[in-house]
This record gives sequence, structure tokens and C-alpha cells, in this order.
Amino acid sequence: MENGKQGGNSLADEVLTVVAVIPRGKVATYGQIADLAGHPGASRSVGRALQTGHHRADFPRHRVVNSSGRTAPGWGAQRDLLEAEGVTFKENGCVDMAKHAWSGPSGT
DNA sequence: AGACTGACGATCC
DNA sequence: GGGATCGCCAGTC
Repeated sequence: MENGKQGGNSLADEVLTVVAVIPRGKVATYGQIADLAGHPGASRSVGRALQTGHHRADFPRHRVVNSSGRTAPGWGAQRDLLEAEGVTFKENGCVDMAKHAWSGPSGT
């Protein structure tokens, strides 16, 4: 059951899969990814999974922001990457979640 | 095996 | 609405 999409993957591995399905020009929160990954509440581990688990260079990890729409600290390039995809930022430096909040894999 | 840390979230002021 | 504090989960040392 459970088809062959997964197979005993750890949180980090599923997180990568979830983030990979985020459409361009959209952004998702760590909590949302954690939930989709099957680990609700593990938002903290999600961030670490992306930080330490940077496997692919084409991986859209810059589409992952916190609940405030804030980009990752110490990562100034994230904002530039999102703007390049059409994502707009506010003066306070937060992503316009009101327009770019990802609805999930079912809300494409 | 155990303890600390951390790219967060929610709640309180 | 913004800022600060506590709590939760899993990974890394």
C-alpha cells in the first residue's frame, strides 16, 4: 500500500520531496512542509533538513519561508531567488504570503 | 546513548 | 501589528 513514492524515508527526505512540488512563484512555510511530510509540529527539523540536506542545486529550497513570510536568516540570496520567480516582498522584508501562500499539493 | 542546538510555531504582552 | 517567550520534533555533536 502506500505505493512506491516513499519507503521508510526520514523527515529530511520527505521534506525534500514536498518542497520539490512547490510551484514556481509560490512559497510554503516550514510548518506546512512538516505537515505534508507527515511530521506535524516538526517545523524546526524541516529547516535543518534543508540546511544540512542540500542535495540538489536545482532544489527550490528558497521557496520555504517561516510563518511570518520571513526569509531565512543569514541567507540574503533567498529574497533575490524568490523575486526572480515573481514573488513579491514587503518593505519589512517579508514575502507577500497573501499572494504567494502555497495552498498545498492539492491546491495547484 | 545522551544532551544541545536550531533556516519554527503559537501564544502572550 | 510588532516584539518577546515558551514549547515541540528531529537532527547533529
